[in-house]
Amino acid sequence: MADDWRARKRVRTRRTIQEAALRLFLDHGYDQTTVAQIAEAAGVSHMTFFRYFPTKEDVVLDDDYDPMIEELIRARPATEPPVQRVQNAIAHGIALVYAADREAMLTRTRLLLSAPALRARMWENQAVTQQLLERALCGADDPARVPMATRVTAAACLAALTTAITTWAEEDGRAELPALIDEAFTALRTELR
Amino acid sequence: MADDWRARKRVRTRRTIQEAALRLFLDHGYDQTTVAQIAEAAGVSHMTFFRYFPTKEDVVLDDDYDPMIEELIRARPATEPPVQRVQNAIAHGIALVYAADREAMLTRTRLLLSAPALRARMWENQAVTQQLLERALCGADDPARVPMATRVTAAACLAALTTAITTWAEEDGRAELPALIDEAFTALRTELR
DNA sequence: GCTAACATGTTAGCGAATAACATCTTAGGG
DNA sequence: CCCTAAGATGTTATTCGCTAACATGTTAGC
Repeated sequence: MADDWRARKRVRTRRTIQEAALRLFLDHGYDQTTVAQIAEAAGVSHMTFFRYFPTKEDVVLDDDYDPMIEELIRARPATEPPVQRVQNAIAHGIALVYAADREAMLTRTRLLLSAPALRARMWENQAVTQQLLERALCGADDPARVPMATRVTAAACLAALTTAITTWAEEDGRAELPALIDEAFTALRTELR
Repeated sequence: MADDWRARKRVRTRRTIQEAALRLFLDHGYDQTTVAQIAEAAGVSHMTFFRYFPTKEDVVLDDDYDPMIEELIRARPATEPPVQRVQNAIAHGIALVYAADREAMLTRTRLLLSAPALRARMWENQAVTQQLLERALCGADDPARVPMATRVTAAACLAALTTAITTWAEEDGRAELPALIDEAFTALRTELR
């Protein structure tokens, strides 16, 4: 019936740790902040920290966009050409959260780009997202034998998306992310001959 | 006149460390090998190791392809469309070393893909290569204001190259890398609408 | 041969991450 | 209602990557 209490407390503790960590990272920098400091600020021991986040990087990298992306792509008609399909899916997804989360996204992205350790892990995560994209595009047929064309398409789409996000954060959000994403994907479809 | 002795010894020590490290990595795995073990196998102290390689990862990641790539791209006529230009440059460069280094490249790539820490750093390095590509493509004008189209093109080309290399290593070199690269770039130019 | 530059080793220490063990709390059956 | 099993947390110790400080030895050029 109810580990409801357990579950809720777990969620709360997790959020407490994450918020303490982000505040410290933003105030003093990622490398300058120690796990012990985060734990203390959150009122837990450093072991509890690692029970909730396997590594220091995960506090920042933890997001659940991947399932959302997969969902959005499958929702688009398979008749659209692949790149267009991915572009539409992402544009649609961004529209859902951008207005509400713009500032948080920008802050988080800037933080992500500020520390080499975080950037490295970010790319590593991208590789996972790419596999997801490949599966979504070729219809989840065989996990191993994805055709080269699909792999390249997925990689290129992700490259476009990342370029847009990076540009957005680098110029401190002066432009609007949806517009940049549109620009990047358009470039992908037109500029590549 | 001559720190020739110094310089030569430095090069030799560096190579000794690197060879010891690679052998240990291949025999026992990257994560299972300790810097202390590498140092001992190379007959130096762990401090000497870090004087030659800033991190454990650098022993594997150390390569000097970047300047070569830049050179090769600039050597191609600027009249070629960007993607074609990059493809030609890389195809040309690969042809120079592939026959001689095939096995070493394959081994190294497999190692690179085997450990998460190495993969992460590999992506991080790619970001540097991408900036280089951007400069080479837009003529090294302004370092900050690279147009979006160029950024996307550079990112997409690198994505294609990486896809080819990854595929090559994943199927244990059964296919030939130059053919895979050609296939990937062709997909980039045709499949993307 | 003497001195300055450089390469190396020794030791100590920090921080991330893991393991072993103890403690305390809540859940749920008897 | 109590008692036990499961789960969450804390304490301590240890490993490993990495840095700093200092000492030592070795080569180069006067």
